[in-house]
Amino acid sequence: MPELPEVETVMRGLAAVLQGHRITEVEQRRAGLRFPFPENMVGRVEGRRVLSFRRRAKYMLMRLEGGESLLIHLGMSGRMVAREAGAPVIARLVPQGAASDARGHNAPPEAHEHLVISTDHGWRVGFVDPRRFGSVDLVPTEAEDSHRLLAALGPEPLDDAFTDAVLSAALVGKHTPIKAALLDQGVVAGLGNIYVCEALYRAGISPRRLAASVAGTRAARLVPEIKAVLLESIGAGGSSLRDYVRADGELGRFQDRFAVYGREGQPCAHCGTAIARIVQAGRSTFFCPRRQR
DNA sequence: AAAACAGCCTGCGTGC
DNA sequence: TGCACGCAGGCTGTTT
Repeated sequence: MPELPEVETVMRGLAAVLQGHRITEVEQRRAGLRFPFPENMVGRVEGRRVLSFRRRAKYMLMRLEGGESLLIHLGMSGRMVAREAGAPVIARLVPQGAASDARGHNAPPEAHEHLVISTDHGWRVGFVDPRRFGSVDLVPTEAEDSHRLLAALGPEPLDDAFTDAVLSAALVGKHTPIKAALLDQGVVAGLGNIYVCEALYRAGISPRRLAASVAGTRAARLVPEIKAVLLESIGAGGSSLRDYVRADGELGRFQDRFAVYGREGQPCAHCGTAIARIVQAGRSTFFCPRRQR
């Protein structure tokens, strides 16, 4: 799920469950995901109270007592599964051998649950990530933005500081399609394949157009549409926040409102032209060839 | 220097 | 039913 609106939704759900509570136990079920987990993560997190949360691009930062923040990225397939102790365990078969970790715990109720945090108010939050493209690290809270994964990120699209002038400046001289430029987290941070497609559709800009040619008047059309689609999606995810604590991890309803993403061959809502699918930089792009120029 | 690409992983849907 | 294949919402090196 994880583009900016999904990460924002997950983070709000995590805050609702964890903020103000103490982490009593961390179960680490493998050595790492995309990168190795930080050294002595269990010892550095256990016993700490959760102070606050912050999102930067598609990263979540969980501020802990003691001056460190847990930095979490959901990758392509990451989910957070929260449940109260005593809540019914979802029956699910897991391979033998995945059944226990070094500290003698029982089989995970979820496959691919690599990390489980338990709290002093009886909740358990699991990081489930089948493809293991996610990442977890610890960073000093006062230096969060200096972390190597955050240092090169561009502006937050929902900040007032993200203006058409700022976007234009980032696009000037870029000889790559606008689709690829918007996926570049150094240009603007937090957009992924879906919201880039949706924002370009709303702004009537062809995904094939050279990024440099979007600087100026087209950027002035694009920036409000980026903000609008993200806010609408956060709103749709937020409306199902309570679902977040369900073990099925279901989130959000915005997928019902995609105008182009995943709609190849279906009519454009505005002109009836069939939505096209092309591949750019190895990723699917969906757009209306008539409306987007 | 910027832009394109391979690679990391598993799961799901499709077509044979 | 089984199998091969293509595809998936991301990002980081490495190569061009």
